[in-house]
Amino acid sequence: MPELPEVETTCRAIRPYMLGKPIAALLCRRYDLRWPIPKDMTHNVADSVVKSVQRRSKYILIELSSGTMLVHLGMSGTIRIEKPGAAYRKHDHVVLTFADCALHYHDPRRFGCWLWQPRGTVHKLLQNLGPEPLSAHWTARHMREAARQKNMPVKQWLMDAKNVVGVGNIYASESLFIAGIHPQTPAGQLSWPRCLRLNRAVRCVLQKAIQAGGTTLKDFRQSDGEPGYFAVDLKVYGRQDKTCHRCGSLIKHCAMAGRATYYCDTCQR
DNA sequence: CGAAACTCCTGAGCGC
DNA sequence: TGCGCTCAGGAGTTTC
Repeated sequence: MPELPEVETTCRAIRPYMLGKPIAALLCRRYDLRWPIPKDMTHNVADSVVKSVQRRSKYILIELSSGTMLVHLGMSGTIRIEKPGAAYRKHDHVVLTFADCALHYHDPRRFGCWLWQPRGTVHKLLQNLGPEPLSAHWTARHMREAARQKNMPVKQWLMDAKNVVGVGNIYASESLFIAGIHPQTPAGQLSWPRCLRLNRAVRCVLQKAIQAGGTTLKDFRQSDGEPGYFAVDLKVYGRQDKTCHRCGSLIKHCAMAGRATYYCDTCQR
C-alpha cells in the first residue's frame, strides 16, 4: 500500500535506470487500470529520452520531450527492474523497456494508473493538490489557514490531498500519535502549538519512513524485487490492544470514515 | 458549497 | 481441501 515514502523510494530506485535513456518500447499488457491507459501514449513515447523522474504527491512523473507519463501505484502497485525480455509475472500490466533493462509495472488490484500529460499542460489529477509535506510550503501557518472553520476530524483533514499530499491512512495515525493529538479532534480547533507539533510530526514520520526505504507491508516490495529492508517501527498503526510505547496503556482502534484508525487515548487528547 | 458514502479490484486470512 | 465471507486501501465520483 504505497504511501508517499514508498512512492519516493520507488522513484529514487528506478531513476538511475531510466534517466537520459531512450525508451525502446512501451508495452501495455492490460489497458484497463483505474482509468484506461491512453492508446496513443505508446506512439508518444517510443524513442523518447527520459528527461527526469520525479514525484508529486503519490504520482511518479516520467518526463519526456513531448510530455510526461503520470504513474500511480494505487494500493497494490510496485515497479520491478528486470532484464529486457524477462518473463512477465501475473499482473505485470505495463512494461517499459530500455536497451539494458525493463521496468515491470505490477498492480494486482489495478487501482493505479498510467496516464499521459502533454507538454505544456497540467493534468487534471495534478491540479488542486496541497503542498508537499517535505517542502517549505508545508508550514503550521498553512495548516492553520487551511483548517480554519473546518469541523472535520483532523485525521480526515490530514488525508485530504487539498490540505497536504501524501499522508495516507498509516502515516495519518502515526503522525497524530507523535503529536499527541486525538484523531477525532476537529481540525479547526487545533491550537497554534498543536499545529506546530503536528506539522513537525508529519514531516518527521515521512522522513523516517523514506530513510527506512518504505514500510514493508502487505505487497510492497522495493523496486529491485527484494523485500524492503525493514518496516518503520509503527507506534500505533496495526497495534490494536498492544501496549503504548509511551505510556503502557492499550492502543485503541476504531473506524473513521470507513478507515482503520489507531491511537492511544491516554497520550492523544 | 462541503462532507459523507460509494466505487473500482484482487488476494490474504479466517471460520467452518 | 475448499468454500464463502470480510477486510485492506487511494482517491475520484456520486449523492445528500
